[in-house]
Amino acid sequence: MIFTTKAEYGVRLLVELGRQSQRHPVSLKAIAEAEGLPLAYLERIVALLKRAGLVESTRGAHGGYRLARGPAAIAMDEVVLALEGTVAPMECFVDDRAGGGRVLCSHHDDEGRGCATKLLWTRVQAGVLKTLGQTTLAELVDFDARQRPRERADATATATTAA
Amino acid sequence: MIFTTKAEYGVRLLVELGRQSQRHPVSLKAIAEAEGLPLAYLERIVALLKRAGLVESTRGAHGGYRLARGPAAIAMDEVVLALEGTVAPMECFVDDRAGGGRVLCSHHDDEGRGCATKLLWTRVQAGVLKTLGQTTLAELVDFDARQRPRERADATATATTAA
DNA sequence: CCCAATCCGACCGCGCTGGTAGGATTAGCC
DNA sequence: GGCTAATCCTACCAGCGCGGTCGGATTGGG
Repeated sequence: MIFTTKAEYGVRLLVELGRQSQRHPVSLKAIAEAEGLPLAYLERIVALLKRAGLVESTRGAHGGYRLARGPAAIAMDEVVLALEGTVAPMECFVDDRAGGGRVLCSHHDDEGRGCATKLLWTRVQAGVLKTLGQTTLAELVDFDARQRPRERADATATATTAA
Repeated sequence: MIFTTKAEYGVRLLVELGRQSQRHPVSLKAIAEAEGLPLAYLERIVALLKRAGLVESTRGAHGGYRLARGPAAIAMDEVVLALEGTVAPMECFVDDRAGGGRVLCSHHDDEGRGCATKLLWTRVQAGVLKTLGQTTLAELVDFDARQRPRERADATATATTAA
């Protein structure tokens, strides 16, 4: 498993936010019900997105969340990095955002010379990051819209009806 | 962390096997000492590689393991798949080698329609698999050889001396 | 003032990873 | 034929991170 549900839920949350243009903020409760996800857990996830400056929040009564930028300006590498903390193929690749090498595989020789596997993991990591960077939230919102034929008339919960 | 140490150790093991042309088989003990890895754990890992037909074994006295094919004919996607069982970005992507869709994200609507995230994870998975498939064991062995300047004269263990 | 919402921290069960232990089996060698 | 070195196999275990919950503090609209 490359990603945890943090990435899954977080991306779903952003897609949901992207669907409602922006106007009034959307409450987590609405999203949780719409996607069938645990509210309390979503709270912690959205906190990560907020800290990364991807969403903005309004507190109090009719508060909620909205995207900080347009969906087309949000690339998924930034999203996943914010949610997962790092996208490293291996323990020794915890580059903690510096962008350097930092390959210190404990096992191996004594000095931190490159393992043979370093070549492999480097390629994989670069590939993943590139793929993520090339996909924008706008694409996902678009894809999602085409996946749901009906809807909009049944109004399952208070998502679209309230306010 | 995309991969576990199974992949790390397994690849190291193969690189080590690739270094010793083939002639006589190499014992796990020699590899464990050379790489500083726990022998008992390596046993379980090499079993996965054997089951996948990547290495062959000789039992008894001067037994050990050798590559089943030349290093250039071993691509890393096959290796990692054998070691990790699957390379799925998400739980719902456990395609169990069938190659189909099988995306049944529990949360979501009711029927197994594609999540919006499906698009993303599909791209990532394809990217990783492609990267792995384009790297051969021969490349890693080569890379490893250039990373070690000296050696070959000190003979740390019984790896090259015995027999 | 009440209620709906964001915020925040502590807590917790479970499964998997990484590793160990012990033994059975196979085969070269004296 | 026995000793020994190796593969093979199964069960066991500690630690930890993931997924999730709970309770409460804070903020702000009506």
